[in-house]
Amino acid sequence: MKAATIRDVAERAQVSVASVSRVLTGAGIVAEPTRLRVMEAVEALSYVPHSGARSLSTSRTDTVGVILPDLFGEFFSELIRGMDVAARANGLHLIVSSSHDDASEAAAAIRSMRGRVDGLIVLSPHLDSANLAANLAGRLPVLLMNGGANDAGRPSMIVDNIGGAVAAVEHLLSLGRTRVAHIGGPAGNQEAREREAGYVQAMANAGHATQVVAGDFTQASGHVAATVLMAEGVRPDAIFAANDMMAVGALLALQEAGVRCPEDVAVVGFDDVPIAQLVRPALTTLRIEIAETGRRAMDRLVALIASSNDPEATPDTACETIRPRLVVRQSCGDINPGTAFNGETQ
Amino acid sequence: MKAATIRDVAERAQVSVASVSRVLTGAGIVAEPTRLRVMEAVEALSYVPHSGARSLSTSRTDTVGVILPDLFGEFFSELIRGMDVAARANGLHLIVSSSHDDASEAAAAIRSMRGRVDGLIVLSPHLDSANLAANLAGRLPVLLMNGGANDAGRPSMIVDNIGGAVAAVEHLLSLGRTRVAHIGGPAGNQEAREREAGYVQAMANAGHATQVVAGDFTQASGHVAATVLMAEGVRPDAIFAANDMMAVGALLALQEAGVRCPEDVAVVGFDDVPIAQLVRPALTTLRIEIAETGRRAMDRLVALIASSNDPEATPDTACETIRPRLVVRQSCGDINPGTAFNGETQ
DNA sequence: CTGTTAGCGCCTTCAG
DNA sequence: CTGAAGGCGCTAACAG
Repeated sequence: MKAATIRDVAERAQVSVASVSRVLTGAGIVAEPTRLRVMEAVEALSYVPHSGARSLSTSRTDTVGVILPDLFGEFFSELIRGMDVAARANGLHLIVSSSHDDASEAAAAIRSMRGRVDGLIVLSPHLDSANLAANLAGRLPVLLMNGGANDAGRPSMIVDNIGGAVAAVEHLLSLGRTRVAHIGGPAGNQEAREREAGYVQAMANAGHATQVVAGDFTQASGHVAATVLMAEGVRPDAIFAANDMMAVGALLALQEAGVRCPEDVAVVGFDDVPIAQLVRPALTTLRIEIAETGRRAMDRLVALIASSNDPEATPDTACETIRPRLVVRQSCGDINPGTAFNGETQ
Repeated sequence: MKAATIRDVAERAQVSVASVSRVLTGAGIVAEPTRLRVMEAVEALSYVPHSGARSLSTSRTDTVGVILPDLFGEFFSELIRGMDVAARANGLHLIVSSSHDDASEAAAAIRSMRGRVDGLIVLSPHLDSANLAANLAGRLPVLLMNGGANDAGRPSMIVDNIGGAVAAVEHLLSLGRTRVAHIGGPAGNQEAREREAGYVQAMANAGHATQVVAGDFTQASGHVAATVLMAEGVRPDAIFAANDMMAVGALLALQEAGVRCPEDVAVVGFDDVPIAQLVRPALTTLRIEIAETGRRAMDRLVALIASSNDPEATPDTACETIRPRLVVRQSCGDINPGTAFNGETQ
C-alpha cells in the first residue's frame, strides 16, 4: 500500500522515468501520445512526486520558513495570514517556527530549517540574532524583521516606532492632555524600547514630565499598569500604550476603576490589531497594515530567492521602513463611533 | 560558499561518513575520541544535516501538516497556536496550508503534502473531503476535524455543536426570553448546520417559533443580520449567533441601533474566542478550549504517526467529541462584569 | 568500534 | 523526441 514512485508510473506508461519527469516538470519536449500515457498512469496510480526527493536533486524546496518569537495575539496571526496569502500566491508552502524565547533557541530554529526551506523571514526581538540569522543559515536568503535598526545593509523591514510614538503623543498633547503616561513593552524588546524613546522625546519636546509603567505586551500587563496609574496621586489624563493589547487591558481597567474614557483619560495603542476597532470605546492607535506588511515581506523574500538563483542580479539590501499611521477613534475623543466593520477607509 | 555536507565533515574529522552519521543521529556506538573530532568538524563547518536528504533515506520528515480552509479570525489562530505548542513539544515542524475554498483545492493541498509531512490534520468543512483525505494521502496518518459526523470510524475530533446550541437556547429560555433569533453560518458548513439544528430543536421543544437569518461567520455578516433583526416588526429578545465573531458584530449593531444588551436583547455566541471576554458587554458563549483542542489534536496525530510505524499497534479510530461549555457573561445578563483577563476559571 | 556500499525518489545531462 | 546513468545528501545494513 506504499505510495507510487516515478518508476511505477514509468513502468505502467511503458516509458522511461526521464519522460515521466519531463511531463511532470514541464521541462523538455514530449510527444503528445507519450504525454497522455504518462498522465493516464499518474492518474491511475494517483501519483504525487515526493517533494523531499525532488528538493534533493533540484535543491529547491518550494517552502519558506518564518521564525517568530511567539504565536500569541492578533499581531502575529495577522502577519502570518498576510504571509500565507503571498506564499500561496507564489506556489510556496509556509513552515512556521515560533516560541523562541532567547537568541540561542531562535538560532537553533533557524538551523533546523536547513534543507527544508528556500528562504527565511526572521522576526526576532533578540538583538544579535541578526548576525545569527545571516551566519547560521549559510547562503539562505533571509529577510529580517527584527525591529532593530541594526538590520541596515541587509534585506529587512522595520517599523518606524519612534515616529509612530511621537505622533501618538503629539496627538494627545494637541487634544490638551498634558499628563500623558506610557505603558512600556517587555524589557529587552527593541520595538518597545523605541516606542518608549519616541514617547520620551515627544514629551520632552513639549516640556512635560514623563511617567512610565512597565508592561510586557500582554493585555493583562496593560490592565495592571493602568490600575497602578489610576491609583497615583496625580492621575494622568492620557495613556499611550506600547501596543494595542495593553491598551485594551488599560481600557478595561479604566472601566473597572470607574474612570471615563476618553473624558477623564484618553488612550492610544499601537499596531491596530483587528480588535482595536471592536472594543468600546474604539481604540485610537497607530495603524500598521499588519497583513499587508506580511504580504509585502513575503514578496520581498520571494524576490530575494529569485535573485539568489540569478548570478547577475543586484542584491537587495534595502531596509524598508513601515510608517504607522495614526487612526483616531473614540478612546481619544473621536466623535464618530465608527462602524464596526467597514466604516473606515482601508 | 555552499553549505557543508556530511562528506565535508567526515573528511575534516578524518572519519567515514557513517561515523559522522552515527554521531549526529545518536544511533550506534562511537568511541569518544572520534565523537569529539566529529563534533569539532561539525562546529567548524557549522554543519547542519540536510533534512530533505535525511527524510529521503529515513522516510520521515519530522514535519506535520495542517490543512485548513482559512486563516481568518481568532478561531484558527488559536487552534494553530495550540497545535504549534504540541508540535514543538514533540520536536516536529508545522507546515500550514490554508485558504481552500472547495474540496478540490483542499485535495490538491493534501496531495502537495506528500513527502513533506509525516502526518496531517485536516480541517475541512467540505463534506466529502473526508474521503479525499483518506484516499489521496496514501497511507499517511490523518486526523480529521471536519465538524461532520461522517468522520466516524476514522481518527477524528468533532465538536458537539448540537448539544452546545441546545444549551445556549435553553439558557436564554430559562432567562425568560422567548423570541430567540438565530444568526446562521455559511451555507454548506457542517458545523453551522448543526448549530442551527440544535437551535431549531431546542426552540421546538419549548414550543417557540424559530427565526433564522443567514450569516457567514464574519463579524460583518453578524452586524448585518442583527440590523435586519432589529428592523423586524416583532423584535426578538435574544440572539444566538453561530459563532462569536458574528455575535460581536451583532453586539455592535445593537449598540448602533440604540438597543440595550442584555436588557432588550440578550446575545450568545459560540467558540469563546479571546475577544469574547473583551467586548462590552462581555459575550456569553459556548466555550471550546480552542488552543487546548489544537494541542490535543496534535498529540493524537503524533500517536497516530507512532503507531503507524509500529506494526502491532491497535489503530486509533476514535471519534473524539469536544463538548463546549456555556460561559455566562454580561451579554446575557450576568451581573458580574468579569475581570478582563484572569477573573474566570480556566 | 569503524569504513564501505547500497539505495531513498527524483532530475538532468548526455547519447542515441 | 526518448532512454540510460550519474548524483543530490543522508542513513542503514553489512563487513571488517
